[in-house]
Amino acid sequence: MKLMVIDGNSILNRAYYGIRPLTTREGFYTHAIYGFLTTMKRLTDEEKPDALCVTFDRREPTFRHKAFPAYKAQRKGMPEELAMQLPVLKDVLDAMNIPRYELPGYEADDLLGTISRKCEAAGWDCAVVTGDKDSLQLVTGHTTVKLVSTRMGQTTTRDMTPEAFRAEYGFDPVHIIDLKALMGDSSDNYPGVPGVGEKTALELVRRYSSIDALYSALPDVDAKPAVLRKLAEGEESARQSFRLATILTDAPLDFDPAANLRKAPSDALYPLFLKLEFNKLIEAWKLNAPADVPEIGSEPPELTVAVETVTDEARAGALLARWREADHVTLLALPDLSGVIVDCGDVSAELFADRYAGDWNALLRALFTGDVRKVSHNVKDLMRALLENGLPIEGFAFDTALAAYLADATAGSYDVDRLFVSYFHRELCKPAYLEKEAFSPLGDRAAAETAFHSHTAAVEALYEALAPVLEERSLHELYYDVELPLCAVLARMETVGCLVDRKALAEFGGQMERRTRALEQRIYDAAGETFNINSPRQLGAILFEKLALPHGKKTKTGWSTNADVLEKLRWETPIVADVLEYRQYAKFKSTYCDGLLKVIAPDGRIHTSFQMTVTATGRLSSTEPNLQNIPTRTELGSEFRRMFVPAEGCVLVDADYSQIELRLLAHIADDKTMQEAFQSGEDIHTVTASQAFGVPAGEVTKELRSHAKAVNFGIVYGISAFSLAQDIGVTVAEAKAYIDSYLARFSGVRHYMTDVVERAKAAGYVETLMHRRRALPELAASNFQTRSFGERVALNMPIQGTAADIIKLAMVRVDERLREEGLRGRLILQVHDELIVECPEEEAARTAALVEEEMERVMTLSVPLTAEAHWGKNWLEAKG
DNA sequence: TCAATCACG
DNA sequence: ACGTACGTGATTGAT
Repeated sequence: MKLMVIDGNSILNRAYYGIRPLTTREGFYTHAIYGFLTTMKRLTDEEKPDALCVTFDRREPTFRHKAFPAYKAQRKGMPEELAMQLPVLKDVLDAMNIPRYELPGYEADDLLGTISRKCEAAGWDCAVVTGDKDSLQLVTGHTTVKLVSTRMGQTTTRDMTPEAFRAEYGFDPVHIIDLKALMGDSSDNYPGVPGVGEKTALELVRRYSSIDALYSALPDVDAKPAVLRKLAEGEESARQSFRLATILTDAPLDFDPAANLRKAPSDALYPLFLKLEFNKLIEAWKLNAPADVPEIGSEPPELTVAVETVTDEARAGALLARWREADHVTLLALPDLSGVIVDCGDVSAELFADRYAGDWNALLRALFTGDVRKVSHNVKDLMRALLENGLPIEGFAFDTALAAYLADATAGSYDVDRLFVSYFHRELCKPAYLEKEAFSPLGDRAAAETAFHSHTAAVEALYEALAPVLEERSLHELYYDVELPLCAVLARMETVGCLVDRKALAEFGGQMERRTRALEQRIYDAAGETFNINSPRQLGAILFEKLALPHGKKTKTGWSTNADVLEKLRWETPIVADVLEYRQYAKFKSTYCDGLLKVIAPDGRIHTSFQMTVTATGRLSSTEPNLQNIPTRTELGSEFRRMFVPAEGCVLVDADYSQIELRLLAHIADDKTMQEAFQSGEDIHTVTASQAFGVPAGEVTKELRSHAKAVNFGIVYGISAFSLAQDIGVTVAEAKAYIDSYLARFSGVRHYMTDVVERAKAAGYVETLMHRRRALPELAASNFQTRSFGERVALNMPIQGTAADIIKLAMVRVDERLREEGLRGRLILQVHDELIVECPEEEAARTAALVEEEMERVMTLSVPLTAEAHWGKNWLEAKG
């Protein structure tokens, strides 16, 4: 009979660090458990033991800690993402009916030792599974150690029998204790003999077998004098390390190998695996759902439908008639619009431009008008492609990517195949139809078409699963009145683009180039050598080592050289100011001059992409290029805004919300004092300064106002006295006094800060006024830092997120009204609290009034929601 | 691919 | 006592 015993902590650890992190849709980490289970499965299949059990460490100090104060086996430092998986693994093992053993005061090792000896005493063979080489001392004729190691994602196991051990080490397994006593433990649990490493220790144990024999022979041991000296000095340490490395084989554990005979898993396993989204394992292990357990999520979709290739206008016309009658069709298109799949009922129609005998453009025009209601995925991108081809963008009824984003804004990716796995626990093929060569003669067209069809079917399944979620979570309005209509608005904005003054941009680039060159030379002279100024590492070496300037905070790789640090050193030596200036010019040149020139389209305009499913709060983001971070805070930087210009005969209208986040704080926290401050119409930071610091409004100094402003911002981000002090350059005590008196005066805010966190902890999420939600698993973390982060997010997200809701709705309304009223102005940019419209000069005043009005009208709050518009012949001028 | 830096709200 | 503000994207250097 054979028993396999697994070192639970060791194998879980290896899985955690050896496998790419993976979470469930709710953000729960599962990869360590997954890796543990696959390793266990592989080994039991190989070894076919009659009995199976798992051992775990306990958190309590062990007898080693008590007997040897120097012993420091690391129980701490387990990352939260790993720690959270440990109790769940235990649940899984319980559900699998696999016994597990843990004993206060003993390490898993000692249980392995005890269990293996009890097996031998009962006449059983034992296989010990661990990644820890200390356990090799347990190897005997009846006990094998299966040593697991993970390299680059590949888990390998070596069976260590007495023979295998001797072949590798050149001595008997039990003397691994002597080896460890000399060389110490790799993770530094005990020291061994200081100065003696693996090579020397191996050689000594091969010759003397044990440290007893070694030390009795000591004066005459044949080794270098230095080694002899270290051995003599380190004897005490070696003897203590020996005791620490010795695994107990007689821990007080009640253990009978026969009680661990393998059993079938219980009914609890299936639902547990579903929750962990271990669908592959459910299939691979052929688990059946117990009768009384409902499936989680919706039914997986039927992916096999009748496929029809549409090649002529007569058939297309007939299908179009049918599609117009249907509740909706499900549609995916190739990015270049050369192919479309339209699913409706049990017919999946594929239409490819190269196989269609009729007028392809006319077909697309008919398909993308409003009388065919379409469910699709990434609607905004499809709309942009349609607009670029002069086609209509009507009748889009649902976007599964957008719905999945509202369901979970922190999922990270909303690809059809990823969503499919999340929602249905089944693998879907990769989107081969999106690969470059897929439909060229070089590509595998059949594979691409298969994928194209199954992804379209998957979108229909996702639609059916997601539409009810939007209802359940009261996201209906946000989805159908804001996000979905916004697709068309953004597609138009991207298509229109922004005109830039290419000449001015290139000219400015040349200027930046010359300035960096000049500074470069001065920096090299001051440093006494040339080096790469753009490398923080090399720069740090020059500043903090060669020039021995006082260093501030550290980064993972060395001393920080960021602007905060350099600013403090500015007056120490001229090189620092030069570096700061160099950095500014280099940034302007690379990111803005070169970066923007590179993406000017043939029409002379820049067409950014707005991302609708990226941020955790509901904001948009802008890529390729990012037009939401064009410089403005310095005078030189704001020159870039001068280069964003309207077309001939047009102006740019720029409208921004005034203090939208602070107003939302006043509203959401229902803070009467702050609401009054806004109603007074006075400068908010001055009023807050006067209120919070008890100074008459007329006596608020510039400095006091700016400190109040910093506190206002800080509150919205979930402030700490330390960071506020850092930010405004006062002591932590002063910063604390600021915050205290602020919160004493604004008691609604103080109440909100505790209340929102409390509610978030109970609910597991926070939400905006329009019910946009962000899950907050961080709030349940045992790690202080993680939890504190969750608390700050709980404060901030409802505010930042509601501001996002508001401006998105404003964009939909502005776009709608401009078109309704026959104005020629078009939205071209959004920068979180700011909208930019390009319009004919003669319509400027009307357009500005319209934009202001729609922005303000979006929502009625307990404070005025105000927006202010200006216009001019470039972006800088239009900011007013 | 990650880390550091810096541009924005 | 812990570490020290929310949300983004692009560029560069180093591995």
